[in-house]
Amino acid sequence: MDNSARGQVAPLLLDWYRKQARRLPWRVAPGGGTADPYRVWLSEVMLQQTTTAAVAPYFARFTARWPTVQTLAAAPEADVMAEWAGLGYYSRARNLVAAARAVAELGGFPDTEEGLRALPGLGAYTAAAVAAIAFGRRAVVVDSNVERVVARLFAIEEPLPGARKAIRAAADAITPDEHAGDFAQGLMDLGATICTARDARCLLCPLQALCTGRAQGDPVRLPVKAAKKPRPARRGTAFWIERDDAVWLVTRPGKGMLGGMRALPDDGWSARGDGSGEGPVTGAWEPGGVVRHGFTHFDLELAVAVYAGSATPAGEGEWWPVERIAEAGLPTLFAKAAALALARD
DNA sequence: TACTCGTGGAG
DNA sequence: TCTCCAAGAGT
Repeated sequence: MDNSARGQVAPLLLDWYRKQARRLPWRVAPGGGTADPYRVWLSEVMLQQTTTAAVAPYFARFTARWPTVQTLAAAPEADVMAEWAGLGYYSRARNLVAAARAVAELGGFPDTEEGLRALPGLGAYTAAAVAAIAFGRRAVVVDSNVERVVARLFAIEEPLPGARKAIRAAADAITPDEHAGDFAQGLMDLGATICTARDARCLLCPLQALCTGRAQGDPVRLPVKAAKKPRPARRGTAFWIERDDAVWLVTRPGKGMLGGMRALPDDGWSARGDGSGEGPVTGAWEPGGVVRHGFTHFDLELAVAVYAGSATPAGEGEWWPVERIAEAGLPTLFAKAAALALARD
């Protein structure tokens, strides 16, 4: 693509975005000025590797409960972790609290990409996105949508992740000085609705005349990706210990799998993966069923063992009323295990 | 660079 | 049923 063609990308995309922008709860209308940095930041963190459909109800609950960054900064971390339960990638929730407290201490959000990048949980993408969308800064915003659209637009043949440098340079070359926020959101909307991973609806694309990938005939093959490794299988056991209509729950260590989340005690499957560890009490156990759960890099088969004895569990934990188990903020894996244990009668 | 870190929906 | 993958970050 020559320089003249590069200059045509932003006007065409911005025009398309003004007409076709998705209506999303965290978004102001195109050209409607800059959005509330708190809502932009919160939504961007929630959207990391997460679909808009999954984020929407969480965004609604978070903004209703904590309408400003100051109120979020004042919240107990455990409350935020529990509210995040089910959304995944739980380090985001802990970083969210840390960033909110840093922002409250600063007296407001940094308004530059560099300042934002220094906050916990804001990487290259999120810092650029918030700078552009909330503060109107020119920033090169590259997420997986932009990677795909740019790789096709420029017909970048190098496979990911090696192609990231070239993709970023290409994205920089088409990013306008003004309206960088709308431009970024337009590119992401294009990737989410027209130029998708499995399809390229070129006849609906505002950039069709400029697209080298389309001119070559098979844009969907781009970007080229490295082959993935197979996911290994792990086995483990979770323990359901019930007494007087309450169940014994633990809080997992801050780092690692499901870090900082309330959970059923288990045999250490996340660390060892062989399910050979022991529970917090010895005695009689009854089988309570099996939960199958797929994580990003392994599949887990989690047996649920139901305690039939009356000994008191060892170690840290709390008795949680069974009828309020939904409020415990269990991550999905353990919510499944709890449902299985409760359904055994 | 390569690996860890969730979940649910689409095809 | 199974694979891919969705507004990535941290180490």
